[in-house]
Amino acid sequence: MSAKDRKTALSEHLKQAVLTCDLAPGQDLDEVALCEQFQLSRTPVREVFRELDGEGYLNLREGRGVRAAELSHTTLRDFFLAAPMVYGAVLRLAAANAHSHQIARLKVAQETYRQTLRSGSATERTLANNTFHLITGEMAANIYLLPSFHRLLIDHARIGMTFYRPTSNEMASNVSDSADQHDDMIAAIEARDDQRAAALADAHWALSREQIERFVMPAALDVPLGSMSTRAS
Amino acid sequence: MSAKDRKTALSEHLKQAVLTCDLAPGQDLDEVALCEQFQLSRTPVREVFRELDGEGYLNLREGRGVRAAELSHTTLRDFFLAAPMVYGAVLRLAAANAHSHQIARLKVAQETYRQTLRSGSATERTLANNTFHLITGEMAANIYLLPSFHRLLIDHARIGMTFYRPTSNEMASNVSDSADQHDDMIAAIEARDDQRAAALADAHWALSREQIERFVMPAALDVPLGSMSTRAS
DNA sequence: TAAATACATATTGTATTCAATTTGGATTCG
DNA sequence: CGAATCCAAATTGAATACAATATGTATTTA
Repeated sequence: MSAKDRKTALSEHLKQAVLTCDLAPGQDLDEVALCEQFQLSRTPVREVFRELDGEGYLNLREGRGVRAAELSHTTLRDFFLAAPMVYGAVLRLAAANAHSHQIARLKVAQETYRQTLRSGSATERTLANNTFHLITGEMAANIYLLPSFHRLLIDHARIGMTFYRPTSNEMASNVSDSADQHDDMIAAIEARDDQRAAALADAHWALSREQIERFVMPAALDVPLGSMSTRAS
Repeated sequence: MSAKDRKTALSEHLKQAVLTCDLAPGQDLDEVALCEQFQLSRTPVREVFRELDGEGYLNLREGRGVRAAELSHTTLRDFFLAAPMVYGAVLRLAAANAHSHQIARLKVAQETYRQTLRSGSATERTLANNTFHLITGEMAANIYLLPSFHRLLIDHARIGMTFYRPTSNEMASNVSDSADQHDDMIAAIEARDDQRAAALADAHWALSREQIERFVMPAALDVPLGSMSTRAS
């Protein structure tokens, strides 16, 4: 295994670890440990750090090492503001530009995703969903949109890992709905129907949002104390 | 001067060189020359390269050194598609979130910009305009939007340097219009009028676009050959 | 006992050295 | 004469060695 391969392996490992919150937001990385683990000297390891910092996976702090990118309340708000717009634009462009071989790959990704719904862990589900959306980004192929889109996907995955817990049946059915929406997206893209693709992006987004909101603001417990409510009007 | 300072100096130098097309799109950089010029070893120089690659200023090519980021016909099209949307969103958020000290800085930047209109070179004008818009990006302060916004600004500057030539009076008046629009933006931001800010973003963009279109598709020469036209319907 | 300072250790940043690719040119073969 | 191949020089990538900075702990002092 060449040095170049070990380097890309490290890069992939770190990306995945961040996406799945295996590296929690803000968690410190151990440079020398990764050197040993991936059989690399510090130089290439630090190069990978800088790359992933640029892509939004890691935060490089002057003289204080590297962390998994932070995920604060503020960023959560930013996320809700930017996601629908960027996501809509990406799907619209995807429908306009997709090549047939990309559509084929998207279908495979969707198959994999459905598989993880039946038998996969939360981690596998998150990664499969991420792969699906990455392909729609490739289809859109707009170098000015992709940087933001990719950052959104990183935190979409992490927010999902944080807030989604398959405790209720309600949630399980939500996830199944989202898979159906993926199918609709494929159909819209294949039909070059960019209007419909954009609408589906909104719908898909609304579902994710709803899922997260339900976790952040759960229904009030049925306590016998009168006017207790956790839900703002 | 410490090594850290020399490193940031290199970074700033390269950014500016790319923005002003002092480094033309696709132009190769000489690693060792920059090492000597900025009194740094290759390691920190290469780290800067990776950072600027992540930010869209440079392109790092596996085993083939570094270039100023490419600017192809394809990217130009991508640019026209993405810019109005992202730009509109940024100004809308800027109007919603701007702090007073940021507004003060924006006014200073605008002063400087007007100064360059009177007495500056194309390079100075481009950099001053860039600074103005960078501050609006700071005001928007949305980490998911900024990566794309910054990439757009890079190529906005470079497209301007490429296609704008102050040969005609028409163009000169266009530039003056754009400065007036800056003033309107400041007013809208100060009034927290995000609707108007977004509208101004569109208008500002339309002006830039018009300027570029006029250069790419000039009015047909008045040749005596009948139905000759350079303009598509 | 609490705070502050100084020192030791660990971690990060930079320089230098060594290895592996790539590139350009010359030579040979079709 | 053109194309392909092989070799040398130059450039890029990785590893090691060295320097600077930051962190944590212990000791001292108020």
